[in-house]
Amino acid sequence: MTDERSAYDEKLESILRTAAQIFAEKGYHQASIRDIARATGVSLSGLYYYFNSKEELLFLIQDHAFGTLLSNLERLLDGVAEPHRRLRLLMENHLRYFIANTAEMKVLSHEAEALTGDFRRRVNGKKRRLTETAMQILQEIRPAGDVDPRVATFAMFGMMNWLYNWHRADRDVPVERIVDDMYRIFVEGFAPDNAAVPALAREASPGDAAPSIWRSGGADE
Amino acid sequence: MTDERSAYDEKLESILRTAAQIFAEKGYHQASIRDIARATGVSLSGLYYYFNSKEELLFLIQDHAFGTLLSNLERLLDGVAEPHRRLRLLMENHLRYFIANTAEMKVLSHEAEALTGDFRRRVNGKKRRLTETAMQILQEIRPAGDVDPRVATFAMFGMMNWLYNWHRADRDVPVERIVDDMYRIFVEGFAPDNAAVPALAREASPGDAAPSIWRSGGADE
DNA sequence: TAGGTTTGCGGACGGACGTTCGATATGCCG
DNA sequence: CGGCATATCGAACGTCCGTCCGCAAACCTA
Repeated sequence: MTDERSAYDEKLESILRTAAQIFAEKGYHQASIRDIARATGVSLSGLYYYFNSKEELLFLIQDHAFGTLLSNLERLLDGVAEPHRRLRLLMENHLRYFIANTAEMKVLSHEAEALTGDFRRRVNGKKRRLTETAMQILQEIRPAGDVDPRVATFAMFGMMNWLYNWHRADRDVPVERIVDDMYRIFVEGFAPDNAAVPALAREASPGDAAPSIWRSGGADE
Repeated sequence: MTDERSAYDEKLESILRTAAQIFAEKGYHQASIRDIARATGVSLSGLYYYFNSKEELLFLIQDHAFGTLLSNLERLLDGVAEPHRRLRLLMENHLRYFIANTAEMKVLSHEAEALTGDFRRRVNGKKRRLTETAMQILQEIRPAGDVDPRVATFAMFGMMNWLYNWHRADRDVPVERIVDDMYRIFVEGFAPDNAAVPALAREASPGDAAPSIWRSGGADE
């Protein structure tokens, strides 16, 4: 019984892993079930024994990935109270996970809108749990309202999640270095020691230098 | 002659603007030419008078958007030498433009891989011009090699480009505030004044706490 | 070995898509 | 007024896609 169950599970997980790679390479909508059939060696119709629709396949990948990311994080943060330390652990978990599971994380970051209805809602629930954990930590670190917490939170996640657009494992600096650099940039700033200059830097802003793209004096927004 | 030319241009640009909105809402591959025909009021085949293929339509949108963004930036930076000021202008231009042209910028950020061949190459060329301008500025600000310039550059762009995933014009803080907050976070850091704590925060890292998603001791990466 | 459940497949169906073609209207120039 | 370039359209073509159905192995159990 245990063996049968685990044989099924192993094959499902192998399909999910392969499908994640294909979705990452070609994009969810571009990739066809036939592509996945070819890559897994399972026949087109045979795949439907393991999921009920293409969208459910995407959901299974995203839910599994985010679930693991989240439970790893909660295990790590357990018992740790100091907010800087909690932030460091959050970023470390996120970035390590991202780089160890590039395909899944790219699918998670890039195909968020491909899910609809209940599938979408369930993944978004987990997403909200993560962002609210982060936002709480950030508000402990900087309780004064001089920086918008939502902006700060998504600035941090943007910094990290953008990884899939540029990171190449064979050419870039190792993970530990990325964690260190991003943590330092976000917490200490990229150029923290020039206290006098930023004031200068803010004079003469572009003002309305960004009208619509299409007409030089466009009436957008 | 000038009038005919400009009538053609106006219609083309109106089509591009509508198409950008639809691509932003539904995604490039999900959106059909029929959707664009419906939204513009032009017939399906009539659209092909203005472009030769769906991919060229996407290219025209991206190229126009990035072109404007880039020329705005170069005009702004002209004659400004102080690197902090240049960085501030770059971020201000980027964020203002992003928020004033959400649809186009979402298409630019999210549909980068939808272009192929020469279309892809031409947009990437402009993209590279922007990132290299940014990287040069950052290296002037922090010449020491203690933070990887590539990581810093893409951390900054990730922070900004991630906007399209969370920003809601009606609920969020105004643009000027977003520019200020992001500039401060990136340059000064989110929590710059706790010099002692970060050292503590780095003890006991998760180590190999991020194996593959799928197996607890997986052989990924 | 008989019977039932699990696992797998080939082939088809209906629909949506990008693109093309030939025809028509419109407006300008001679 | 005749003719050419511009602008627009309806209808169709060929292809690919997600999904479903019916049938056959394979395998466990009794």
